[in-house]
Amino acid sequence: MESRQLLIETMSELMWERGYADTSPRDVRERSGVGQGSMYHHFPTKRDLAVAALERNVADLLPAVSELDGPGDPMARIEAYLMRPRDALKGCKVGRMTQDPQVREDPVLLAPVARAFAQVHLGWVKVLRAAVAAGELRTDLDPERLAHTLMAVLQGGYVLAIAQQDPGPFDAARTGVLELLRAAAPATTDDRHKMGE
Amino acid sequence: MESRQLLIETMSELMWERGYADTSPRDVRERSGVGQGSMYHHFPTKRDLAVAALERNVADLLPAVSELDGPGDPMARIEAYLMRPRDALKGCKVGRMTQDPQVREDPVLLAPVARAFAQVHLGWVKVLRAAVAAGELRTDLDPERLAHTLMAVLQGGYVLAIAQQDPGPFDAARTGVLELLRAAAPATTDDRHKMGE
DNA sequence: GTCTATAATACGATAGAC
DNA sequence: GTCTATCGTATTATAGAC
Repeated sequence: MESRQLLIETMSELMWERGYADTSPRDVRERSGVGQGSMYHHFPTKRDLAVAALERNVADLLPAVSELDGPGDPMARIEAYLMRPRDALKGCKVGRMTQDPQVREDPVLLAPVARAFAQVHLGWVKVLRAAVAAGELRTDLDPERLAHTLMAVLQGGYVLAIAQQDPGPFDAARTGVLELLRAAAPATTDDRHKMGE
Repeated sequence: MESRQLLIETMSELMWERGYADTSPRDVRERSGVGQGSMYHHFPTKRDLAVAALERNVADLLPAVSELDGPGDPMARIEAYLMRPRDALKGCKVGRMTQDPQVREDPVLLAPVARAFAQVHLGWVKVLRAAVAAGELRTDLDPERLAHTLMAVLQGGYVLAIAQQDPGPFDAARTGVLELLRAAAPATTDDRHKMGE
């Protein structure tokens, strides 16, 4: 691979593992094997390299999101996205950046994160609207709000898992919200029947 | 105030604002006004000071949690804790630590975070069980799991808010999950009546 | 307990040859 | 494009006087 691409890949990995502030140009050099001169030739500053790496990490996230808006039963798509295998202890490569003061305070670094989250939100809104339309969710639930809730469950699940060094809380959190969604299905004739009416 | 206490307070603030890795002993000295000699007299290393500051931040969180298990209607307690005023753009002083590699990789620093989250979880489990017992939540919902879900909504809400530099997503996420909880109430005679039966 | 001085190392970058 | 050498600053302390 060319140095430039290798640098971006390496920085992407390191930013996922350690964030931005705690990743030094030296770390990138050592892991990638690319020399000092090369590195500063392609990326004049650490920040420039970080921007490229961040765009890359954001791009990684989007294919999965597009499946939210794919074919099939809305509730099934919701479950598939929510329960997709994820490394709970590594966290979200994009969401992680919000906790890095040097990212949070730099509009240029924060922008890709904001854009990515806006796209994910849009994906959720679409599938939630479809679920309401399909009679799988009560019509008095607000898809816009619920979309934020579901994103938060995943992002927060990572925090809980890392705190306990155990993926359990992550899985519990997402399973729990799925149960809640199912419990919030509109009452059907069948349901009322089961209740003995 | 004495130097020792002043150092802890200052470190607590800085760890909330900037995390651990990105807070230097120098930052603490400058904000607190405590001199170099004093500082290293009371806390031989940055890590020692961080442990003290972390314990302090954890302690800050607990009074609110105890209200979860207080008197009154369970669902009302749930709403009160969930909707309690919070600075969404600052994030959680405890949850934040999970994203700092230097904290995450240090069992001593991570331990108070894990303990705090375990306590919060316990508080949630109690009130959720009470809600089920009071007929405010369906009996087929698992309080243990739901507790993780609700914690995740708050922790993840901060992530969303910081990403967008807007408290909106935080409020949407928590309002959304509250709606969901309400929608997951057991069907009552009154409900069935409203449905025209 | 607090002060000032000092130090080893890492960070983030620049210079200039090839 | 890549290499080695160098630079100024910040970090995280330590030393030793008061």
